[in-house]
Amino acid sequence: MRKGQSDLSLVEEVGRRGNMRESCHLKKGPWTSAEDAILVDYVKKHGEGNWNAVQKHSGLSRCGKSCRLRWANHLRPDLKKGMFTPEEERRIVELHAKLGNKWARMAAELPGRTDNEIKNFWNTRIKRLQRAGLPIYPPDVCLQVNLSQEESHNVASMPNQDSFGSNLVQSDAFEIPHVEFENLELNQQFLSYSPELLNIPPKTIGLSHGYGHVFPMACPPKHLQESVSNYMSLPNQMTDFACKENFDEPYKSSSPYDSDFSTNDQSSFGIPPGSDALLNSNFSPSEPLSGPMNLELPSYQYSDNQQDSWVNSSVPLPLVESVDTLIQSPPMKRAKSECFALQNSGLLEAVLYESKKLNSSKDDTRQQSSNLMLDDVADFHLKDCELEFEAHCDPNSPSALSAASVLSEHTPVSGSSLDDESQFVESILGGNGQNETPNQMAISGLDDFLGRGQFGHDNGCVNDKPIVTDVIAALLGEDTCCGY
DNA sequence: AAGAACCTCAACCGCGAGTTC
DNA sequence: CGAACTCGCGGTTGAGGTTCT
Repeated sequence: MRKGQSDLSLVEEVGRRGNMRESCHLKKGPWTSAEDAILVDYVKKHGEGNWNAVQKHSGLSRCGKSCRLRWANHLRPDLKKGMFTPEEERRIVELHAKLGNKWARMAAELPGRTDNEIKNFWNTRIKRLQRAGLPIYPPDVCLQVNLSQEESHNVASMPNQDSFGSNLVQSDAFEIPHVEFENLELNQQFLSYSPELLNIPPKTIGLSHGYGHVFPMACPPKHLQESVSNYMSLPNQMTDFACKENFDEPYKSSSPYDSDFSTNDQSSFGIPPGSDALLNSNFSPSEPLSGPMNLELPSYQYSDNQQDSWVNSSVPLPLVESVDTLIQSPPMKRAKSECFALQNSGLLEAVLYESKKLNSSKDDTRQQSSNLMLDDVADFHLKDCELEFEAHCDPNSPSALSAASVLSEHTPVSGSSLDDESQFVESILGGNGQNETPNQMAISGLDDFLGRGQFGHDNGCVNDKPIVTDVIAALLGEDTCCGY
């Protein structure tokens, strides 16, 4: 059993260099209790660390890496076993909102839990929420993240996102205010919702979703329909705390189920504005929409639907979500485009809202207030935009990478998806599109929106107008820009 | 009852950062 | 100063179990 020292020290590098013949004598796969006992015994005697020496001294035919992992994830005495408590689940959500996929950092905040555990938790149960079109980040978490980042922003200018993230972790600013946890009247609603959702039998979720709300799949399996209808009531439970109690004034004024798009900021999508989560491709608010055709996704190709339930559209908006996605896509002008994208969750719905408004334009008072709120939302996001700007300059970032894949995924290939989207747009814009295709109407709505100076701030984002429209045109598969 | 589909989670892999020589 | 080594992290895989059809 005992391996030569030279072999031992080479194991990792050998593996790294692809010479598997050298490492094949090291055992892989599940650990046996005997191996566990050996490792535990070794660590008790020698302490943690120097993992490559474990094999040498203990006779384990496992590489140091494997030993470290086994110890860290299963044998450590301080490990907490069993399911996550609701409090832990909420903590994970909050930490993810702040940190993104920084599992190790999250694990450091959750005593007894491992990064692997948290990662698995996120990748499975949270993904389930997304599939269901339910939010991952409750609005209070979004707000909390934003506030803490704004505080940090006020304390020190952030040269780039990385340092910003580090500061968050290393400084007190990262500490999640206790008040948020103590605000259980508020959070309990989430908690009462969250664990249930997290334990939803996966196959009972037959929801697809749109941009604005959860809606049943076009043809949900019959056995799903009952659970769907039961499930549909859940978001309503969140309505009250979502905006009425825990949001600042602009957000208070409407519940997520008001028909006013103007409340749709990132928080409304369950995406904390400016959070690191936004930098992760798997949590871009603009990831490929899921739908009946896309319920099962490869690992990390999340549907990112979580925003939906915080949004209050009365119609599904998959097209807009696709557009939203695409706005991140253009490689050129990427920083600003993504800056745009980071805030665009609100913007694009606002665009549709504007389009819708053009068709109705009956309630001037409401328009004024919504325009006001749109500006608020825009300002709100533009702040985040500034914060995120530098971070998104890295072309290798996941969000950058996601764009191309998203583009390819959502560029209509077969007629069906395009048809669906067209019908969808038509449904949004009403029956007034006799002379324009729905796509054109959507573009014109966007044009109108941009032209009204909703984003005419001196931030450069307005320069993205051509990009946005081009991208939309590309998405729609029509050369709408020609007549533009 | 059997196969398909799906879910969970332990473990592996590649990479990068830090440290040592 | 640079190569070698070690460690830790995040992404991914696949085996095994469960549920559905």
